[in-house]
Amino acid sequence: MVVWERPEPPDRPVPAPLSRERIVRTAIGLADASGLEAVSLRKVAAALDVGPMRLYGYIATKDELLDLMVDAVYAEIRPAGDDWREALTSVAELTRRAAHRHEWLADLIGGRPQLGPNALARGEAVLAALGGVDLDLVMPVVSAVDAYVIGTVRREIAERRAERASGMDQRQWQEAYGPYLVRMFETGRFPALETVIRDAAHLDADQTFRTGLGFLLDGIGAGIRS
Amino acid sequence: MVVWERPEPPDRPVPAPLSRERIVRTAIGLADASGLEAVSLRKVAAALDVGPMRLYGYIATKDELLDLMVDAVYAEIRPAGDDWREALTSVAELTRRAAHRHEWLADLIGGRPQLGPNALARGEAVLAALGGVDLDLVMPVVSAVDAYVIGTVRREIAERRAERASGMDQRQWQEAYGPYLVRMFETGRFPALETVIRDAAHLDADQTFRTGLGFLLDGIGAGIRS
DNA sequence: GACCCTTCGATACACTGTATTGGCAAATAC
DNA sequence: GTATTTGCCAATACAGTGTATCGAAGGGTC
Repeated sequence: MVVWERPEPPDRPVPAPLSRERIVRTAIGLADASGLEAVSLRKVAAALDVGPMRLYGYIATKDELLDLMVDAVYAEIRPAGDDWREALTSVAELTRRAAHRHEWLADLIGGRPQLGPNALARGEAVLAALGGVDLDLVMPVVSAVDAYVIGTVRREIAERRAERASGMDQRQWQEAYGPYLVRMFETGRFPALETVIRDAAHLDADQTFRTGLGFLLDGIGAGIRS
Repeated sequence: MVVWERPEPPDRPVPAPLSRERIVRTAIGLADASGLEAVSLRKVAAALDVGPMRLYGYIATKDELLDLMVDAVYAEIRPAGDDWREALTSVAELTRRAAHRHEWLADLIGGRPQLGPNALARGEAVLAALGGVDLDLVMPVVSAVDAYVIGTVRREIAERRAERASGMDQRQWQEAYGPYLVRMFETGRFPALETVIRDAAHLDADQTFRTGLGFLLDGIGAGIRS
């Protein structure tokens, strides 16, 4: 039987009123504050003032806890919109925003099939808005948007972390990795890269995300209309 | 100084002729055979018949080893093609195929900025083929394709693992997760999902990937022509 | 031949996820 | 009302992790 439908144990009288929800919430709290590596069963248990083994009454494995955390974030995503384009834009933007609120999501998203109730609800909301689309194209379309969002989010968070790790702001980052790249460019092996980095306009993360999403949705629009 | 440009220590006379390349190769061997969790510094060192601490002469941190592993895989990706569409299709397909050869790549890809020489060379090859495209659009275009590939690869591998974990083939998987989904559908909360799962054509992974990539490239084509 | 400096390998530390076990408290049986 | 069983909790234990530290040994230079 799967986590999602395995019932929680009945409420025990006193010692520490625990619940899957409380466990997941504190785990998310730790992860939000200090990243995924701050989420160990021991630390979660300590934050709940409870022995580590206690958690195994609610969870069979740490991976299940991570699954529950991801599904809890999916609960925050309620896509809206009437036509297919609005709905897909909405899931994409909301999912990305959720990942910005919970950076650790970038480490987990796409890493396991998401079949929790909130993930299913998110999918249901999207599919419901795609009623007018050819049934056989619905899955590829949604999968493509999901894949794009997963990939974008991971890259964005990875870059954000790299910047943060090497000082503070973007200037600091350029000071840390810039010299390395400069030396690489000086080898002359990457002329096209060099030109783009030096001469092209640099869109910020939001603009890049929307541009790429626009490409994808335009292509989808052309594909489902035929 | 970054891994990529920090020189390897000079060859020591005898004890065990080690090199970053040998370390990375055996690490990749372990990961290919038994997944990323089989790559611990102790196990890599043992496979090289060497003490664990020995590796720290070539690597400052385990993350650096993982970076090197990813960059080694990027070396296998040499995109080809004359026009932008061929080149982008080529990177996408080759990257995906590389991830299928090295499933552990799905755990790492997009998780850190890829600035290793082989990753740069891959980027260079793509950008070189996009010479005809508006310079300010090149980065968003390449980023979008990369993001799509990263997301797809992660989802594919995640699904493949879930199937493998619960028995063997796809029928087995449906036996494991199917009943759970059936019970979820019986709640009546996911009618649209149910319809799609039951009635829509199910493309295989290759077809889904190509369909989505086609959408994206079509959209890009429309975007860069204007 | 003596010194130093590098580098190697062993040991050590703090930490992880989880299996096992023993005890306690509540629920049941008589 | 007592005896017994059951089920849960917490502590201990184990095998493993990444990496800091440190003593010893070896090669290169004077």
